[in-house]
Amino acid sequence: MRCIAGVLPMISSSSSGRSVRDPEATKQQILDAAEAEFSRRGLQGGRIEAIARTAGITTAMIHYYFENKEGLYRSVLCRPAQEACEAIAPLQLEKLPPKVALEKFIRTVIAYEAAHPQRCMLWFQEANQNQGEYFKLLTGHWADAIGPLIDILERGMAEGSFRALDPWLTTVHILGACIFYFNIHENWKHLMPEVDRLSPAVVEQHAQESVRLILAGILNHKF
Amino acid sequence: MRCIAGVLPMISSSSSGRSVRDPEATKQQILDAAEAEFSRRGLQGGRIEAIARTAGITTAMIHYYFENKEGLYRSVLCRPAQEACEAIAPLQLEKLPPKVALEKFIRTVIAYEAAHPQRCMLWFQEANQNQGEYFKLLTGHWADAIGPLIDILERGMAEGSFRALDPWLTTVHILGACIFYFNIHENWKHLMPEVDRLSPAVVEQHAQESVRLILAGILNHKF
DNA sequence: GTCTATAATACGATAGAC
DNA sequence: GTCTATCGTATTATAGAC
Repeated sequence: MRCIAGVLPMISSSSSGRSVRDPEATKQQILDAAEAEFSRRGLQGGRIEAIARTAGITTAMIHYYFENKEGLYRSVLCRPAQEACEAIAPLQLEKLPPKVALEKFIRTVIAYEAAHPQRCMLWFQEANQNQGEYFKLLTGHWADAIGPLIDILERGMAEGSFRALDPWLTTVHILGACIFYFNIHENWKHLMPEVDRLSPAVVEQHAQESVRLILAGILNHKF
Repeated sequence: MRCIAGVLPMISSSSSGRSVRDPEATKQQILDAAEAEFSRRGLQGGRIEAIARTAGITTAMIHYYFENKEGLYRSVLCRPAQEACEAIAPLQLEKLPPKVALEKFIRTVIAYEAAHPQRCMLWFQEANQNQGEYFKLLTGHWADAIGPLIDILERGMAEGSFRALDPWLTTVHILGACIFYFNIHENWKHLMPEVDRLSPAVVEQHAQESVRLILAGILNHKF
């Protein structure tokens, strides 16, 4: 008998009177809590005790499943990298015209960020605290996630629908335009308290304006 | 007799044989070290001991000058907010044609980021760790720094040289395209180890491509 | 103004009961 | 598999000498 994820993990006590849990569910709960904590505070700043409290278990369990703080961190980083690949790959962007593929990529990135608004901070924490030492182990996944965008830009230039541009720099500019919005959200809500920048309607506005800006900035107007 | 900032702060011992220092210089050294530390690790993750070591003084001095960790953090946040204003205001962007002013703004932002590559992390740390609780105290400064860009976009639309766009969203998109480059640097160096993304030549490439993308994305092509 | 020494606490990790 | 209790260390902060 397994717990359903999302409900309280306690199972009624066994005949011995001791409460028991589903190990796989516990592991996932720890990972979820750790992702939030490490996103907020990074590897050094993250508190094992805080993760345990959020996950509803004790610090001893974390050491039982992940050996130590660093092992847990490594496991936390792995999941989003895989999910990013899994979000991009099934789109089969290589089979679409560059312009269509680009818009689809942009909307997928923004939807991913909207679904995990603070997950990107994981990578900024990693970059700034550890100079990407743990990120380094995942370069393969990220190359897979970003490669399709490079490919789109090169195909667009080749067929003449995109103007001449540097694919790598343009990739960074596109991602920046899409993602920065979510990074600054918690600060900017104090600049413009009346707008809920994470509401679906406002995120959709962000997506539309992003697509418009990037397409206008990249399309070859002589074409 | 004062120390010159940047050289070793020790002054030859006085007649009593006790080494002395310039209090103002000490304070600045603490602020510099603290900015680096808090940028890397945020308020909670930052270590007073690490700041003291970098500044070349003891932890006792930090408490002497800034009362406690939180007081030091508050002082650290204040300086970049002021400097951002001081970088933008003298450009007198309101007196330039929108297109010229926009390019100047973009290049100023990128130059500022290149000069302080990890300073932007201060704000991300603040956003994610503290939900902008300390940022809130500085909204005035940031409104002053960003206001000119909003103004440029609105003037451009009014005179018809810019297409119809949302000034606030476009501001975020522009900043994202300019700044994201520096945020991901430490991770992406592992994706493309052969390129030194902080070298002046590559930063200039980034600036050129940014200007090109943003201007092309914003200009009214019917104009 | 700056240091050394230390008190007080917070945190990561482990042992051992159940 | 999960908990309670605890050890050892790292960290913030302070007291007091110079």
